Amino acid sequence: MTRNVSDSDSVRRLNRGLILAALRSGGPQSRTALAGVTGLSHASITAIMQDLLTQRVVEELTSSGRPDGRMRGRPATLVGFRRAAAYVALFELDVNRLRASLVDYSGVLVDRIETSVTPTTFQETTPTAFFNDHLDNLRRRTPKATQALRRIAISVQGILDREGCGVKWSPIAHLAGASFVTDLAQQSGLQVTLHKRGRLLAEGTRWLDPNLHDASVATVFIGSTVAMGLSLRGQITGRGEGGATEFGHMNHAPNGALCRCGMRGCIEAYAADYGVLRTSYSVPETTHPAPAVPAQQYESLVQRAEAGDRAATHGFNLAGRAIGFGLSRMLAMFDPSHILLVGPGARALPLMRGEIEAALATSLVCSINGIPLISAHLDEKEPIFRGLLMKTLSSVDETDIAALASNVSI
Amino acid sequence: MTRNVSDSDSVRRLNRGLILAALRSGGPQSRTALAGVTGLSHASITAIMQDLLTQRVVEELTSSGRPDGRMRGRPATLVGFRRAAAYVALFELDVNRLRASLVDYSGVLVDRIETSVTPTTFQETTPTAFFNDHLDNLRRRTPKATQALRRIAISVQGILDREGCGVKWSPIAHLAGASFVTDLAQQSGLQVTLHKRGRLLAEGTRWLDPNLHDASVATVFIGSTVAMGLSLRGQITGRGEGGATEFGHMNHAPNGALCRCGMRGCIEAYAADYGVLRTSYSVPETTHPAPAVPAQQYESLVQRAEAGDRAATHGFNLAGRAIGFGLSRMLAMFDPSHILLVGPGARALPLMRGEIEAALATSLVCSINGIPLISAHLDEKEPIFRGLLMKTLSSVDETDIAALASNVSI
DNA sequence: AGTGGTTTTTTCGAGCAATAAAAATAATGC
DNA sequence: GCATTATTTTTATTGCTCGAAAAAACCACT
Repeated sequence: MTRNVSDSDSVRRLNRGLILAALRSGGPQSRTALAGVTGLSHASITAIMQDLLTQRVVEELTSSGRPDGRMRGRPATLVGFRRAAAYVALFELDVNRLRASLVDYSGVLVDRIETSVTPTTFQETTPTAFFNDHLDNLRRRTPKATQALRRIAISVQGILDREGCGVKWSPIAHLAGASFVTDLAQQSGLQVTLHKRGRLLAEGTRWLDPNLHDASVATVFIGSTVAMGLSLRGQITGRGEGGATEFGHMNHAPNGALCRCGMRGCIEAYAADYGVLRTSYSVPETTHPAPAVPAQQYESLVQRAEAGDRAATHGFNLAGRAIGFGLSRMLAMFDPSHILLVGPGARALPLMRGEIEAALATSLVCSINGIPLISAHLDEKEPIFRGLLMKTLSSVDETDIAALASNVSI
Repeated sequence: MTRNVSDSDSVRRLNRGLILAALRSGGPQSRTALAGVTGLSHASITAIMQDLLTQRVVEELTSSGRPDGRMRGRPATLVGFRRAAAYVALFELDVNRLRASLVDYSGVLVDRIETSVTPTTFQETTPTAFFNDHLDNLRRRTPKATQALRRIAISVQGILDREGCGVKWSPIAHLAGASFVTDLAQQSGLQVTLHKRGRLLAEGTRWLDPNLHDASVATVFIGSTVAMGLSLRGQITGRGEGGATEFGHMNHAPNGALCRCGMRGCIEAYAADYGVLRTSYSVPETTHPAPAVPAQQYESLVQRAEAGDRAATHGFNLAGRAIGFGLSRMLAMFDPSHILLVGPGARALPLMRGEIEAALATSLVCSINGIPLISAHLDEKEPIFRGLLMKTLSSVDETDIAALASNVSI
């Protein structure tokens, strides 16, 4: 059990965290600016900053000229994260691709390696060995980072176990089963965190759009799968860390279309690319889903629907209906002010909006609160990476850096 | 904006809160016991307790004998809440009844008044005046409480507005519209809080069953309505305070049975008493719901189903199916370890369990995590009152008492 | 009644962090 | 050079928790 007691140590940790968070979201700033943002007194900022400087967590920037308009008074010295203070290794694992990134403490991308993943990848090697290999690659290519490497963070699709140590189910072949997080942590000697891709989307959009930073947003990914991340007033929910928000596999129609997960009637089975394709080509909905849909095929389907093609339109109508009823059911439990569609399927929002809003209109919550704002955001890669990055760096801030005792240096 | 800065003041507030919370859940205790539970040092307990004693928040109890087995050493002096330190007025408003209770700071019921509510009640008087009248009654009957009255807490059914200041929709006739919370707060000079009944059920069961105190539980009320409260690891969620978890009005079947709320296909329209009745008697599902179902009528329906009556069994099957799919959809977003059915309908759990579990079995989450424990708890009045009581007293602890400066007395 | 043992509670001094106010610093403008 | 302006640091004070030691309160036994 962790101590809940509040003492001078926890005070320092909290206030250090406040300063780090301000630097994280506001970039390099003067001490005065930090005092304003955090609410701490100038004296405290100075004291804490002195600690951070001697600990080589932050560094003073020689401000080139005076970017702000003011020309009088003592010029401010900006303070920002020292880039080499820490590094994190980020792995974005997808059905057919791995993107490994090395990022420094200030959030700058240092190195990136992309490799393809096949259905047999995890038959030939264990997830632990797979990640370890790529970690070694990153380390080899940037030796100076090895020392200060703090975290390995992995983004996957699927259902995580309750502790976030492994994957219970995933569309990535042969990934489920082993709780590779523990192994990887042991072998690398680093803290390893596992994240649901859908949740990271929510985290990422929160960081990419300042307006959404403290808003309540439901981010729905539509592509080869359907997933959702929720951020409520700036807090990402759905079981704290590691847990399930399986929006794509929420039941839409009992005994309905066959889903990739093996169940029937999931939202995904209607709204993911393979679902729309199946409906549009009048393939029976109990037919086993196509393993992968080429991007062009989906795109041409969208274009046909936009051109008025009946079959294609029908496919997107059913998809919109599934998304719409799913959202209406989600809204019975949550109450986000924005709904953001991302991923390839977001491109088809105009084709689905009618059915989505019709479905929402049948719900009590929407008839009272009104239909929430629904908008599309086409690029999904950036939010996932950004979400993984910011979540990981914030975790380093809070867990590793803010808790440093004042006599320790890194 | 509230200051997030941590200073010695906030330390004291937090630790006072820790002690108050320990007393709240553990009853009168010795200082040593409190040190163990809270993790604070004996010295701090003494210091804080001295403050609390001079502020007349707590008092030392003359321990009658030694209840614990130990017979050696200096006997412990128990410390407990001083009953007259504060009072709270609790109003449980139902479709046909108001229960007004006056409770002292130690949680003891001082006075209770029950009055009936009719569909015309809020045509004849405003909610503000209605509550004010009953508040005056309570005050008149216990004059000594007037001074120390701290809160008015109201439990209602329906959808609250985002700030928790009023009701946007309610099955209680003519209650919706005016944000009476603000008015009532102004006229009474007290802090007024409004709570969704379903959420209080979750809070109440949490306090009534120590095993559930820090567990993740979904509490489903089944009766004249269907509602749900969620507590995740001891935290009640669903939009912090005030917000919507309208489980009963989550859509079950598009364009389905007519619900009391005017929408079609809500879970409630199948699983609330009127829904089961309608199905069992083969009344068309678009028929307007009966305004109220007598308890005996529902009970006899249960008995007929238990005896094997086809029509009644069918009614409960459909109800179970609606509940089951609703839960399966909820589980796509949350992941509670227990599901607790309360209210009159919990009595019929054996009749519905088959359909509920069949519906859950079709969901991906359940096929991976297993079907959560579903159990019934028949009495629903006690959890609601207990939830309202504990939530309100805890709020007084945190907001009013823990924040008292050390030189202030009450 | 007196004494030793045991447990609970209080007292005391050290250490730490935050704040307000004053002082120091580093530029500009005339 | 000197006043002005804005930023940063220093100083004195306050309030908190904690560990250790002291005090208090009771029992048991002689």
